[in-house]
This record gives sequence, C-alpha cells and structure tokens, in this order.
Amino acid sequence: MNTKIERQEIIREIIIKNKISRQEELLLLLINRGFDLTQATLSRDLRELKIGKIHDAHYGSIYFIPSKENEQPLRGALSIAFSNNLSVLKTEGGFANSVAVRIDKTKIDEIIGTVAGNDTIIIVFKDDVPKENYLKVLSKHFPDIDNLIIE
Amino acid sequence: MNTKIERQEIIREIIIKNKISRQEELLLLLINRGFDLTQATLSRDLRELKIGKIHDAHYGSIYFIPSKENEQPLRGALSIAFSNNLSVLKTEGGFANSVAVRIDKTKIDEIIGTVAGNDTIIIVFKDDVPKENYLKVLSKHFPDIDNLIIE
DNA sequence: ATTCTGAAAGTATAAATATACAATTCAGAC
DNA sequence: GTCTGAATTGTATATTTATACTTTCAGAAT
Repeated sequence: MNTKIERQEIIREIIIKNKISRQEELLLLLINRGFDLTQATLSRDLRELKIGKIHDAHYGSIYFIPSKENEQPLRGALSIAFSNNLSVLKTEGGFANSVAVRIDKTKIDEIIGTVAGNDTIIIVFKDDVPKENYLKVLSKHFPDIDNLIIE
Repeated sequence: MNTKIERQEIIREIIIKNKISRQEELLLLLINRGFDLTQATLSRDLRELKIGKIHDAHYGSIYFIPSKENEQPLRGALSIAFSNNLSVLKTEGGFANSVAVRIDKTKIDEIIGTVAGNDTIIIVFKDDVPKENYLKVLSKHFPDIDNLIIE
C-alpha cells in the first residue's frame, strides 16, 4: 500500500532499536526487510522524520529520535498583544519565565530578546521585521499560539 | 592560554545561542572571535563536545547540545550479581522498570534483553560475551554502576 | 642539551550526506 | 481514455563532515 509511510515507520523502529551510524547501514536493513529504495530516498526520509544524530561514546555518531519537547504547547500562555516592535504575552501566574525560556531556546531570528516578569513577557522584535509578521513568526514556531486571545 | 578548552567553551556558547547548520559557518564565527583553526579541528571539537544535529523546521539541520539524560546515574539501583549468562540487578522497590528501560534504551550490543519485576531486573547477555566482561560492558555505559554492591 | 613522547592541529583526501534535475507514477478532471 | 499537476524516487553530483597521515610543540626523561 502506502509504501512510503510504511517504510518510514520501519525506519523509526529500526532507529529506536539499533545504533545506526550510516545511511548505507540503514539502507541494507531496509532492503533485507523487502523495501526497495536508494540512499537518496533515505536521506529524505530522515529529514521528513526529523531524525537527529548524536555522538555516542562507543559507536561514533548515531541516529536518534529527538524528544517531542519542542512540539509541546506553550503551557501557561493566555493572550498576546502587539505594540510597536514589542509583543506582550500574558501567562498564568508564575509561568512567564518558563514560557520565555522556551521562546529563547527556539532562537528565532526575528526576535532580539525577551524579558519575563511573573505573568507577563515582553518580546522585542528586530525593527526590520514588518509588524504584520509578528504573529506569523511566532505561530511558525509555536502553532498553538493561534489559539490565544489576541488583544 | 589553554586555547583548546577556551575555544570549546565558545563553541558551546555559539551553538546554544544560534542555529548553526554547517561547520564552515561556525568556523567563520570563531575566526571572527579571534580563534585560528580549520574545519578539521572543528569537526574534532564537535565530536569531543558530543554535539548533535537535528532537523529544524525552518533552518535545515542544525547543531544542538544534547540533554544530559544519558549521563545521569541509574537511579534506584542497589546491587548487581552475575550467574551464567545473566546479571541480576536489584533496585529500590518500584525502580526496576525504569532502570530496565534505561538499559534497553542504551541498546548495548552485548545484551539480548532485560526483564524487570518490581525491584529486580534480569539482564540476559549474548552467550559469546565472556563472563568476565559483563561488569565492564555495563560500566562502560553506566559508569556509576561501579559504586554498586557486587554480590 | 638532546632525545623521547604525546597532545593538538593542519593538509589532503575519503566517506557520508544532501540535492538539482529528470523520470515515473498516480489521482482526479475533463 | 487522455491530460495535468503533484508526489515520489532514482541518478549523478555537489556539499558537508570525518579521518589518515604528517608536522609542530611542550614537557618529561636521560
């Protein structure tokens, strides 16, 4: 059937269960399982699956499945507003810092920095970013921001 | 002074603060900061620092600092013993499963599998692994196992 | 002071991965 | 059926990264 989906599921499985360090290696395992593909396709699969690579103490560098941390919603965020080159994001009490850390870690090019109080964050955008893009920039990185009340 | 250490600290810092996708890119930033090195040295630095690479939704694949999860001690482990091709690991009550999961995730070649009860794990080694290597294999992946009581 | 040894780094190149382009396949519109 | 456009993949190659080998240098040993 939908061979691509099926193949990508098996790729995930193989990577979870084994220390794979080269695409050729993974390619062989897949061919043994009856799939018919080339290294180029595999390279694309790994990109689509967002599979990463880390250095293992004993097996060189190996593929791994990253944790879903960055796909989680921005817990505690309540509403967002814009003024000038700033965005003001309100959170539940005490959540401002953790939300701001998440934003900082995402290293968004268009953002210069953030400051967090207790339940409010100010996000400073670069001044060459058009104001109408602020929300788009944020929701690109945090899709659930679209659910917030915009003031 | 110790230029290598200093350089590697800056590499860490740059990777934390920026989305870097190629060594040449990082190389330029380092040269701008006054370091004098080549791509080859950088490749070695990244290996020594165990820096990983993941696919970013908007910037291709980028370097990142992996979390320290796998360097944490095996929390709850109490003692370890060996018999035949098995290792019996005792843990605090209720910890067996979480410790076994950690061991499984480490995908150690010499281990066929593990079974966890409530406070005991049985680790099954491949039969071509010399018995005298069991402890070495485990402590290679979990250095703190050397602190356990050996029965 | 000379020789030895090991770490660090450069050079040249191999190995691994990504991608431009072309071919193929497939689903739906007509 | 035939056409059209999007998706998938292969081929060939470019790009990126790792490494074998060599050089340099600093400190230890003689």
